[in-house]
Amino acid sequence: MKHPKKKRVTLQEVAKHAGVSTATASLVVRNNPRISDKTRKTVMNSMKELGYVYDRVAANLRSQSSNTVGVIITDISNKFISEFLVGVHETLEEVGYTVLLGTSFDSLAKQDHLLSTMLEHRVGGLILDPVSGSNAETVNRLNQMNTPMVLAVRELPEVKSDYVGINYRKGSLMATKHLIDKGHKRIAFLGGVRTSSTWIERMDGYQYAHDNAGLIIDNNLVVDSPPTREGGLEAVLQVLRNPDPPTAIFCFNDLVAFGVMQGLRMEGFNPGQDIDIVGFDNIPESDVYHPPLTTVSSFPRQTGVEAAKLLLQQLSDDSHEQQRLILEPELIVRESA
Amino acid sequence: MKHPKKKRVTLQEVAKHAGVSTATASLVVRNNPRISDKTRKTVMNSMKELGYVYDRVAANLRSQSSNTVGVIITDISNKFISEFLVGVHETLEEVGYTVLLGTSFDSLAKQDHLLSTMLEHRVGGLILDPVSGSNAETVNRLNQMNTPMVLAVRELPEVKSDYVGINYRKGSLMATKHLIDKGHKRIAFLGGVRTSSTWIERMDGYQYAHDNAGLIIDNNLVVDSPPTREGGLEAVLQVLRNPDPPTAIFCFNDLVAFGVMQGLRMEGFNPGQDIDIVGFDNIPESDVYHPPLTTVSSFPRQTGVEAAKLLLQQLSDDSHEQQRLILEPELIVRESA
DNA sequence: CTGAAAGCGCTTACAG
DNA sequence: CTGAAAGCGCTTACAG
Repeated sequence: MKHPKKKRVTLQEVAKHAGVSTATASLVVRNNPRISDKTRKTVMNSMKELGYVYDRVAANLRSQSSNTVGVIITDISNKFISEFLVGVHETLEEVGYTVLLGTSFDSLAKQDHLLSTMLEHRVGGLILDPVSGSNAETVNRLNQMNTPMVLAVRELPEVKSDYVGINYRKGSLMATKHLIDKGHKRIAFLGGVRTSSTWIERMDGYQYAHDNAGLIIDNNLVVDSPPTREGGLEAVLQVLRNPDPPTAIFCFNDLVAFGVMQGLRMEGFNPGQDIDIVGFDNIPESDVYHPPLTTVSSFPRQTGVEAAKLLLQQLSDDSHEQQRLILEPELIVRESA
Repeated sequence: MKHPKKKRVTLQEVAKHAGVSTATASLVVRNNPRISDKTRKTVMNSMKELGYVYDRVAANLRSQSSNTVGVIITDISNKFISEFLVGVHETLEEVGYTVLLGTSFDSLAKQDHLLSTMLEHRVGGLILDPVSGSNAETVNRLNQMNTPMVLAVRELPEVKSDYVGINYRKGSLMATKHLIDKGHKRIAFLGGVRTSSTWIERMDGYQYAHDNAGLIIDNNLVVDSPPTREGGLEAVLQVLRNPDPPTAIFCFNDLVAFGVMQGLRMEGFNPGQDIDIVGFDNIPESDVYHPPLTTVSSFPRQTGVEAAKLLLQQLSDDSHEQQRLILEPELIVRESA
């Protein structure tokens, strides 16, 4: 874990080489205007000549500041999350922050460990996409350290914090209503983890759309599963064993929808013709899938941008009021429903 | 960019609270065995009571060591890269390293800037997925700082460094040969940036397969494009305008293949029936696409794992010899060819 | 506009 | 097994 290096050139050496004091050299590296142009040039030359590299770690230690931000996510390979990260990165790097990234692989223990590590690394703030089982205690350590935090993607009950997420309920409502408007009365809801806030909110919208139309949900048509293609495949096979199968399917996300379509084909159905399908997320593949998937667009990149912006606000403003930002989704109608 | 915090509890305060010297407290946090169990417990209790958080930054500064690793990638939203990152992360976090992640968004200027930032942050080592235009100079600064580095995914000519990548040439050879064996004589090669090492190597394999079979390449059938779905779409539309169109298509990667299939459908062809398609990468979607895509599997996650391992080797072994690790791809035959 | 000295929170020899 | 003092590479008042 340790790795001593060849000695770095220090600011002191630069100062000596340039014939000024260390304090002056320090002011030069930080572009302080009260240094004369002449001195500045001399020092800059010495820096170049000696191959000086600024030691941000030492500087941050002394000035008790930080220009790193910790970001903890559950799974990079999830397309929603990786797009989210793009948004976070472009916003944070733009203003000179460096990102410490940790992946919890959906393990609470790993998440706890990463939180500790980030605090030990003196991050200026933190963006957290929490694992499902996260509780208030997990997160309170941050408040104790007085480290600004933004929660993203998944909301945590009982945790007071800035939050950026999608209006899953509304998205789910739109998707379900679209299917009802097409005349469907038996609409399955497949995939997703029943205990997660993201599932519960979708269930809410699905329920509400039914209520509005005076329709009753057949609980046999609601099957949870991991939010993956494999999960969707299993869920649809289970629901098809039903004596009275659904005529349309609302899927937890697009990956689940792909699995569902695969399962339908295996069972001899023609997705989009025999059975209508709606997904959620609008991942790039949904557009080129066969048939193109009707889905709810959920703006992962913008979610990342907003999360980063909220954090930057906290970082620059101590009297920052707690904010909750919910991005509105959009229904993208294609051929699958 | 700065954000002064509420004062942290220091090791000194812990030591005073526990009635020992700072040195002793320091040995306790680092689990040094030469501290008696009794003292250790007292100190641990004080730490808990005061809410002490270890300051790794100060520790690293003093001991001239580092437990961070910089990772610079071109684009997180690329599936190959995000899977690669998963491999890097799981390997590095396992042994206690923290990842500083930077995204160059394929810009040389941004990459240069990120390199500087990482060095300023005293990273122990670096994994770099270089942007196309990177030159030796870009990278030599690292050598000057004596910072261990591993190049990944794209190789850089004239740069001496550990490298982990895929045998693109072999993969391309297998894909092309598969099409030739199926009786095709006019095989297009679509997509990818002509100047990138990854394109050149694929071209090489494509060429070699033709040579072996005594076939001649029609240069009108070789169309480059961005390595995206949109790129594939445009490339296939262009190649179809050919008076003598291809009977099979080898695509730069799976995304390109998806765009190609979309274009074929637009033009009234039935991909996998009228025209055979082979992709490259074996992204998860290739399996569930319709028709399922014949493609070359390129093990992005393992590439990440190996890159991290090589870096760890360098970090723990000064006399480390330069290594070049090329992962062998695999042809996955599905229904599209 | 510039310099000498103290200090950020740790670790590292060196004593005992 | 434990302690007092110096130092990692910077920045920060304070003088001048």
